[in-house]
Amino acid sequence: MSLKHAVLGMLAIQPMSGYTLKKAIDESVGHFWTADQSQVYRTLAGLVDDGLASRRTVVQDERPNLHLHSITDEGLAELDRWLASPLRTPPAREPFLARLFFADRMAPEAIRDLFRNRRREVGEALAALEAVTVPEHAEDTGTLLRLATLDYGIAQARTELAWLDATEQRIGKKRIHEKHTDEHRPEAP
Amino acid sequence: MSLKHAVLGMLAIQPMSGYTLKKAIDESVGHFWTADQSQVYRTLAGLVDDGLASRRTVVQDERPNLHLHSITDEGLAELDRWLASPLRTPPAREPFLARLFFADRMAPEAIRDLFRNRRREVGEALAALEAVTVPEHAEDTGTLLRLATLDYGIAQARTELAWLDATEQRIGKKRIHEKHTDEHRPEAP
DNA sequence: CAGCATTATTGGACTATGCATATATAGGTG
DNA sequence: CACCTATATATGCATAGTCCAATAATGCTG
Repeated sequence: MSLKHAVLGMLAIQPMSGYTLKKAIDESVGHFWTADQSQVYRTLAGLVDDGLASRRTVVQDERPNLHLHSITDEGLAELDRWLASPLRTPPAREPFLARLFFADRMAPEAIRDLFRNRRREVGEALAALEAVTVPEHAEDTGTLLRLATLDYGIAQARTELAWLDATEQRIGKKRIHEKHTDEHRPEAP
Repeated sequence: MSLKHAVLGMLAIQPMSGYTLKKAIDESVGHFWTADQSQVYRTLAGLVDDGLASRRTVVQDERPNLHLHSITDEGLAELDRWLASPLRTPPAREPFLARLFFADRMAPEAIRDLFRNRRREVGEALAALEAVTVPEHAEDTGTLLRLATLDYGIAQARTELAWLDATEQRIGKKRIHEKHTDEHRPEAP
């Protein structure tokens, strides 16, 4: 459960309800960590059970009541323990690369589509990251670090776009060459 | 279960035993997809159950017997179905960024360690990717695509190393500045 | 007023995966 | 001989996470 620690981190910034938390996650850490809505509530419940967060019901007139969660001292301690713990990197899971790896079974147009869709997706992600308005003068370390995670996403997205172009061009060239040398053979299905 | 499809893809290249498959995965798709040994065997069992692969026991004198798995026609059909299916990208999980995002609670030396360790890890991964010997003249599309997945890893690793340097420098500068302006204040614990 | 969107929470089923452990054979090394 | 490594397969347990659906109140819009 690493979402647990991400949630602790968020609650350390300010108390939240499950609903608010879900939105906050989507908007801040969303580009490198996501959480299913049901998972968010489950995690909060777990934190309360473990005494790492406290819950307070806030009665609202205009909307359904909400449970406001605050981090406890124990929670802060656990957060710091996590921050000090060795960071183990789980191996990357890249379904796109997995697909590409076996894509020679696909028709040429399908491969083109694969690239096109990926380019669109990464482009959109990049645009979203670049659209985030950043404070003029970042002062505290926290803000600097959070901006850095944005930069990370932007840099990686740009790298991938460049790689997409280079790769597709290389594959494309290959196919033209193939067409030349294989003109006498029947069209592959 | 996407390992299922990765395994199908591997079996489409050549029949394998669980043991061989595990090693093949580590050596080929390992940099963007990994599989626990137990998971490999479970997945193979599942494929056989579903008729997507067939198993044949090979008796060996010098070593324990092995179960050689081959992909069936149904398996090839499923593989192609998967290749044609829409690719849904699960959101990235980047524990390192998650850590960094909340790292302002950490001591400066701990942040330095975080960067140092990450730099080492990424550097090692990059070295491993660059060490892969590639065929002189890649001819078929399959080889080109597989080399492309290597290039992807290399490009992303290099980008990350550059980002690590830039980011740490920025944080470092900030800290020097802080030291200047905060000289009169007591050392933070 | 019917239907939809937003706010807010919860439960059940399922899956993928990891970790630990067990078993068996054979070869090499101290 | 004890121990380690490589080959080879398998099971049990735990858990993080997703998907789907239900519930409930309110406000907006056609």
